[in-house]
Amino acid sequence: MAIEASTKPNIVSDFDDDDDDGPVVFKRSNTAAKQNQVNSEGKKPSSSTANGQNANTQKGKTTVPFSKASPMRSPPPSLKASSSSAKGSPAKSPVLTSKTPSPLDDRLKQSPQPNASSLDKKEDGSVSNGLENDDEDFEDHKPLSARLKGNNNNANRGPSAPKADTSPISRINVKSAFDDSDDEAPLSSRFPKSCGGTSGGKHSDPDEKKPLTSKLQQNGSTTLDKRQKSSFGSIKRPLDKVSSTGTSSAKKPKVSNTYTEMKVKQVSVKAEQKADDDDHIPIAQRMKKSISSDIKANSTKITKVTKVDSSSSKKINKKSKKIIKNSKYSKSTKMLPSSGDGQKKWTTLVHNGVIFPPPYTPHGVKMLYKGKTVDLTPEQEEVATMYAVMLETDYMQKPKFKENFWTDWRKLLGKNHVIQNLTDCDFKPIYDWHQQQKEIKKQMNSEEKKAVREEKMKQEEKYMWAIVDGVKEKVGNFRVEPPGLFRGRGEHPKMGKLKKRIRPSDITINIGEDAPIPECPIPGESWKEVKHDNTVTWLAFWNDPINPKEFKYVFLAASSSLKGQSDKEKYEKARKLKDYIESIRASYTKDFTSKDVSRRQIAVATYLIDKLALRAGNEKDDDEADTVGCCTLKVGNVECIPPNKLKFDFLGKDSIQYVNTVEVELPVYKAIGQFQTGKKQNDDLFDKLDTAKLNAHLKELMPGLTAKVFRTYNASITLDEMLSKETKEGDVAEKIVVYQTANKEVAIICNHQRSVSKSHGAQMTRLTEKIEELKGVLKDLKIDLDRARKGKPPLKDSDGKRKRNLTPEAIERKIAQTDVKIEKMERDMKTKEDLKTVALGTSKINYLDPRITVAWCKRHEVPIEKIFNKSLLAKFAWAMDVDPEFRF
DNA sequence: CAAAAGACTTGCACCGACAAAA
DNA sequence: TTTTGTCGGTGCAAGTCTTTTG
Repeated sequence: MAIEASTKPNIVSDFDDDDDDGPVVFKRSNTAAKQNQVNSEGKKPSSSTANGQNANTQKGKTTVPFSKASPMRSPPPSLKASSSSAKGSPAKSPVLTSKTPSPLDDRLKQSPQPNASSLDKKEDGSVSNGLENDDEDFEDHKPLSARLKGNNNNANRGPSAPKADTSPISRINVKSAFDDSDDEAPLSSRFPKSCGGTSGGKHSDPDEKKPLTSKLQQNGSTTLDKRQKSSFGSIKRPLDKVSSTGTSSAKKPKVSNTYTEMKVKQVSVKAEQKADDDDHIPIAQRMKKSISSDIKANSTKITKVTKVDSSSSKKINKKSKKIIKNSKYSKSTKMLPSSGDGQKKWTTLVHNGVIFPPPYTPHGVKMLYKGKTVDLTPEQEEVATMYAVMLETDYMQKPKFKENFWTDWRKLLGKNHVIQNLTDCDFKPIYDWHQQQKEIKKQMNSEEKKAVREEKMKQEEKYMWAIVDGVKEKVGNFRVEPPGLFRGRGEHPKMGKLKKRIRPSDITINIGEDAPIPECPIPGESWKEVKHDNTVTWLAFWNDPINPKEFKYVFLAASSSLKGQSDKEKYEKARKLKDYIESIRASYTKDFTSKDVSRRQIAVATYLIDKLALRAGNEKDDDEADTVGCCTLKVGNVECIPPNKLKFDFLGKDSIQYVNTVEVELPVYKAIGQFQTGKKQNDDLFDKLDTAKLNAHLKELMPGLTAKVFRTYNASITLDEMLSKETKEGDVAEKIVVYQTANKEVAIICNHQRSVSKSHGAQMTRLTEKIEELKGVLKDLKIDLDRARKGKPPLKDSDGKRKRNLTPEAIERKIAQTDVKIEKMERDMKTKEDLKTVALGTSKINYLDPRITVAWCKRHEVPIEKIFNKSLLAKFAWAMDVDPEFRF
């Protein structure tokens, strides 16, 4: 098949890019994009997918522009796909009108009882959602949202009303949602349609698709170590794809098919330098070289890459190419492992350790105590500065913060220090000094800033990459956390405590047995320990200074193959739940009335997790903020509102408030009442339950099932269903609005919130003023229209000048334009208000199966770049070649 | 079996770069 | 040009869940 076609050139280039060393990030994309375009034009589809690229590519340093709208690299079949897609989304039903057709309906039918969910907002803006749903009992397959929809009372309607209680939550109304959407239109974008569409591949064979390219890219990055003997499959991302539409299986069993291997030349990575070297040029060069040769070889495109994997040889063989078409190769280790093999996560691992923050440089600015300057040692000054810098934050309003800070700082001052209490301290001089420093930094011109950035880059470069099984991968957090004052969220008992500086002797390194041990960056010191554990993915860890029983790990970046794989497995597990959900729901429904209290609690808890997307709720220690999840709900967190509504109000993860009033099935309502009787407000609602028991039970229902899978499942199925139902013919901007609306729905279900920006109020005020102004204009125009019709001249404008005489028709046109403008502004305002407390990003990053998005983009010719930014494209590289017909 | 360890995912805030508006 | 607003990236806290330990 043509598929393979990746042209070599591309490949090469890609590599080069990579070589650039990391920095250039998106070049690839560019290239990729180009390729795509090209393809679309007629060339072969190579899918240069993001896949490969990402992993390595990223880097970015410079910003390379990256492709603009490159269409997705759609798989060959694209054309069809697209067309098909059209059909794919069968329902084109008009969105607005129909209320959400499906879900509700279905449910309705199914279940008799409606629920309503309503959200409430809080006045302060905090959201709460009360959703009222009408849901029916179960709609098994239906996404929560769907169920929820039921009633929406709240429609979000009031556009302008700022506070309308409409709150975000209104998810339910479809209509309303749409309305919003309209507003949103922002994305105007145009894009190349060409691309999007995908090409024409015809068949949909999944396999065929473009895999090759992707692979290639990935490979590109790789470098091999010479020493390694193991085979290097350099392939980057394993994406194994699933065969066509995802059969889910992919995950574990992996088989790797062919690997594409690039040839990588191997660089030898030598010890210290290695990484650097490689990065720099080597790889690229190598790659190129090899590649070039290859290229020559085949004039045609090559699809496959080859690599050498030499096993032991370090040399390069050039290539053995394999064809890959579909294959996805997996990396050897990764794929397989998961499923069964032991738990091996990697075979070879090379990296340079971590980078430490610079030592403290005393500034010498004196703080005041009882009005007089005080001399502090550098150590004392360092901590005082940490506090001074936070003078304008909300932490200063928290007594606990001050108390904890004082306790720790006093230890440094000593009992007999002049400073005897915090109240008489004045940190203002240090605060001012700090503000000044910030200002100076801000004033630097771009040249200087660039120089600073480059200098930093240069120092950090070697730490940014790791070579995992011969593939160069980005490291996530290679910077050791600097000392500071602990900023716990909510009412954390430890806020304000000094988080001490981490030293090499606190750090344990995990690295391949054959890899050189990273040199300790601080002279005279050494690592706490060096391990070679290939059953874990961390590169290093240290104990959290605030809570010594906990660890801080250094992992690979999200764009890495290792992370991509587990991400994919996560979604496959959630998809599997689809096959079980019906019976699980039937099962817990039956247990609502079980005689066994424990069983009843499990049933109700599972119901809440499924229906409301609550988190499991592990037990917490006393030295943590007091937040809860499903299993740890307190009696006082749930209020029974006759006849069958429950009002939830509690602080969840990150002390984010969850407020929601929801209608539930009568047995659930009664069961909750029973669980509450005879208990105090602060007692556990589910006294016979904890997450271990709950998850153990869930595992009996479906292998590997845990509470969090429900969140992933409900989020993804909601997106999938909303997209397929609501997407209609139209331009890209409209489709994007549909996507955002669905995304928003999911965010609301998951209670993903964000704080209202400080300027929100001012922004709304400004918009209101503008609208008022336009309305004034409108009024004048209407008067002028009247006058014009009577042959009188228009009124003078505000400056007293005479306006031009216009024909009534011209004035009518102006009026119409102004009306449109006002409507748009009002819609924009409403959208802004609606979204002011809703965070869309979290669900996009963690809960929505990217294959849903990618497939939808392919079907509807929406450039994936319109939905996923650069980092998401990199993170979801494994999902890029999904079949356009993929459904969650 | 429960508690402690350990490993990994999820989530919000902040910050700087850049774009759009004034 | 200056100010304002958005967005991507980073930082690191806070969850979930598994495995080990006693």
